[in-house]
Amino acid sequence: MIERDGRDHMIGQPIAFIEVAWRRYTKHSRNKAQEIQGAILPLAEKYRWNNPFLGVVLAGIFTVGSLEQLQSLGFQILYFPYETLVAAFASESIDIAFDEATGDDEFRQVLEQIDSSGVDAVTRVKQHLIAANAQPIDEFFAALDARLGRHVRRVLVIPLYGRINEFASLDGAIDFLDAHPIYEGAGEFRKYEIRVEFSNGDKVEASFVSKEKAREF
DNA sequence: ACTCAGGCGCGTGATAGGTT
DNA sequence: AACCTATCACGCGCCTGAGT
Repeated sequence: MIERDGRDHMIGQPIAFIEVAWRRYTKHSRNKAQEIQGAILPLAEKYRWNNPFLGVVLAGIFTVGSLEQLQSLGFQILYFPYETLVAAFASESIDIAFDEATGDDEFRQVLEQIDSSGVDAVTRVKQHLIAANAQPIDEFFAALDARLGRHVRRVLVIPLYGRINEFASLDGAIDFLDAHPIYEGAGEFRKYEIRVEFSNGDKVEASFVSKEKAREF
């Protein structure tokens, strides 16, 4: 989570939620997408007036469907494909490719190789990985920057008065609009409509019946 | 035969809380 | 301070089923 005005002893305003996950095989990639969705969307809903940035950093293997699912829910995705990870380690002669048949001994040897490879080698692996995924990384951080750099442009508060007119069909509603004189005179107070507009064009809208709820928002 | 997806449950590591 | 225990998140192994 990235927050604004946070302190060591105090949680600030959450403005970005970014989840990280790894999958080696497709078989649970969609599961994972749904877990992320289940973990983050309730938080996004709770802090909806901040309109937080939703991001996922994924690595390994994910099906197109699971990536699309997250995208369509508004997540910005940074995805490191499995091949680019294998290639990054291969550049230091470390073979991290494994599957369900890889023996524990072979696995352990590779882990020991990584552990003993030194800071410089790890840095080179990191650079290789970054270079291989430069474009998606740039896009992800550009999207994040755009959201973090955003500020409130204006706030609209619209008190609504009047009768509520209810119709069983669209036709009825359209007939009413055609005949409506616009100005009805003072009616009963209904609610406050609040709209917050941000510098990047984002909008958050909400309506409240009570002044206290509106103030809370 | 193959891919994708979902259910169940395991081992691991981190953490919190209690006990000695 | 050291130790123990319970709990949780996580990735994945194994299994099954749907669709092609």
